[in-house]
Amino acid sequence: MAVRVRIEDVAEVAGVSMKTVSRVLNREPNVREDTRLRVQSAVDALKYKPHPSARSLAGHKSFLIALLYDNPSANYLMEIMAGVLAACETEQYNMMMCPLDFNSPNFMDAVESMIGHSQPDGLILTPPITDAPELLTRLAELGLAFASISPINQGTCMGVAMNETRAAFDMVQHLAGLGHRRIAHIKGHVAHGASDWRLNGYCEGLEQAGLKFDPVLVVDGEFSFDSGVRGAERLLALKKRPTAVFAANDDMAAGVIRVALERGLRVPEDLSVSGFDDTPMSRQIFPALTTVRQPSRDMGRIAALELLASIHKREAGRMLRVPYTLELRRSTGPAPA
Amino acid sequence: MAVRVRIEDVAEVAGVSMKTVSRVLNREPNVREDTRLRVQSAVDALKYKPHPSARSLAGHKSFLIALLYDNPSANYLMEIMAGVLAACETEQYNMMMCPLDFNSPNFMDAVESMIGHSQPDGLILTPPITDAPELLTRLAELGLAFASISPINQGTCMGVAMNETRAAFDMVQHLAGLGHRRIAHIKGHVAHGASDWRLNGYCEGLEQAGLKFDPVLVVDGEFSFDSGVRGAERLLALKKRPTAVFAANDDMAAGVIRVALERGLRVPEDLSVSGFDDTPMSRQIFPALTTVRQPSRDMGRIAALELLASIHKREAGRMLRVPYTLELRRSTGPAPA
DNA sequence: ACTGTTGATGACAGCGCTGTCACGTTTCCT
DNA sequence: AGGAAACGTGACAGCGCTGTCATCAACAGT
Repeated sequence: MAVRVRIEDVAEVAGVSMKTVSRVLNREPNVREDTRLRVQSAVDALKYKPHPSARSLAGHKSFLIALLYDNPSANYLMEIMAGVLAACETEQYNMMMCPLDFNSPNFMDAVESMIGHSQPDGLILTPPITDAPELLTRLAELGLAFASISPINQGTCMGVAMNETRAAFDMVQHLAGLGHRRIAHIKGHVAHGASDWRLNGYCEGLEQAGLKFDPVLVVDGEFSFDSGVRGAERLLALKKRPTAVFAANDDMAAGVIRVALERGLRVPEDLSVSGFDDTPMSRQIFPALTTVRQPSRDMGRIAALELLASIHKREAGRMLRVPYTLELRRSTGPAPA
Repeated sequence: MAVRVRIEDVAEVAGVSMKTVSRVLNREPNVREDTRLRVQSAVDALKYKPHPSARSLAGHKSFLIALLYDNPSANYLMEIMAGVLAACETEQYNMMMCPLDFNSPNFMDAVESMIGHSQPDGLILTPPITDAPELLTRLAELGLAFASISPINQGTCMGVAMNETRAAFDMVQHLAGLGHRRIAHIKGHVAHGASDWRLNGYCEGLEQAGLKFDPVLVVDGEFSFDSGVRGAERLLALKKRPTAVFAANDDMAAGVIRVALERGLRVPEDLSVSGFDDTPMSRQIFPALTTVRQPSRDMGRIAALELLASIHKREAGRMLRVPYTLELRRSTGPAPA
């Protein structure tokens, strides 16, 4: 392995002190333009890369942000992660993945331990970890910056979110527009704020369409395929069956389609089904699923950029909004006569 | 934020020198048992965590391994990642994710840049990055350790693999055992060794069953759902249709099922379909897919453990084997009469 | 012209740890 | 018993950077 180029070598080539090179590298002020250029070309010529550990040690920063998650959806997570990674790349930061068990009694210990070991400069929180009061309190105590993705309480923190209520509202409008009068809903996991938003959007959508809320048509779910299957079994066993089911996510919607097909119902002729999230699977099942596309990758990137900006400027960041889109596919159609 | 506990503080409490604490922490030899215990209890009492950057800087190690990938399958990657992460946790290492574009002309530059910036102590390679000769050569030059997951050339490197040929063979046996005589295959992406292994297993399986290889029944694919759709369209348009399709992965198998259902064929009554990988989706589509389960998480963990062991011992690691299992589900059944 | 302020730069300590080497003590061998 | 080897421990330098402070030049205001 070739000997490492150090900042001293760059300084010598550029004819300045180490400290000036350091200033250029860290975009600090008070460097003359020609000096900056001279240093920059020395850096390029030597292909110099600062040693991350030395930077961290001397600068009291880890150049690390941690992505905390407890989410079974690989696709969602990979998208968020890709976005965070993209942001880190431009900002010369590193990202570490932190799988956690949100319901474990050792949840806080696990977080503390990870923070103690890795010393991240900031955290990205994903649902449902966004909504652990104990964690938020502790982070405030530690003075550790964090950005939340789709947190329940969007008033008080930095991060990114989508208007999920509005998206669910639009979805119900879509179904009502196709003539459906008995539109069911399978709720998401209780620990997730998204479940409430989507349920609220469902209710508001019904109201807007002049349909009255029927508690029989709303069943519990927990975002898993199996819970979608169970929900569908209850809904399709009703004497007055719904003609459309809006599931709070795609996995559950897939469960509904499965049950419908098993019972000999045609989708969408006999039953329309829609989901939420636009997972890759939603395009692969038959029929392809009508769903709400959430720009997860952008959300990851935006949350990370905002977090990093707030770390640099040492001030609170904003809560940003991203748009959704309805993906109308084959699983929804006109209500049966 | 509380003031950091340093190794010096631990040394003072334990009544030894910093260096002895360091020895205990790094499990170095030549420390008396009672000294070790005394130090350990001081560490526990103070909740001391070594500063990672200081360790790296002084010890000329980064305590970092990088997971390189260019793989569209989120599930596969998350499983591998979870395994690697688990291994890292026990060994006090960190992992960084490195998405790469294997086909980009800048592939090597991207790798070099990442290595330069992050200085990992080792790499985990996933297909198809396992098989880039230029990369392997360069890593040898750099003396950088790496473990490969399912590489084509398993003779010369450390890592982990499964007998995919044998698994494909078994799958074809399963289909032949159900009475199928016209068994088709949709190949995987040409850049992946797995495609060849699975094709070979298919051929061997046919031979074992006394069926002769028919080139018409083997079509190209590239592991994507869409390529499965295209393959199925070709196969199902044949005058003498196959009664079973063994796709080289689950996504393509899902594509086959989609096309079959669209054409009014029943699965498995009219067409049996099987895949490979056991993605979560394989259980969620209708009918649930017969497939080969690959213990990806274990593979990630084993590869990482072997890599870390080889880094510590400074010697070459082994190529390890993991077992597969056939998951027989509803998408395969007796051949039509 | 004289002081005060800002800008541009460098000297140097020190971040928290490990590698190296030196030293005293114990154990082993003949 | 005497020397060699192994063991257990500590002192201290230094890993490659950045923070702090000192320094000097340039320029503004009186």
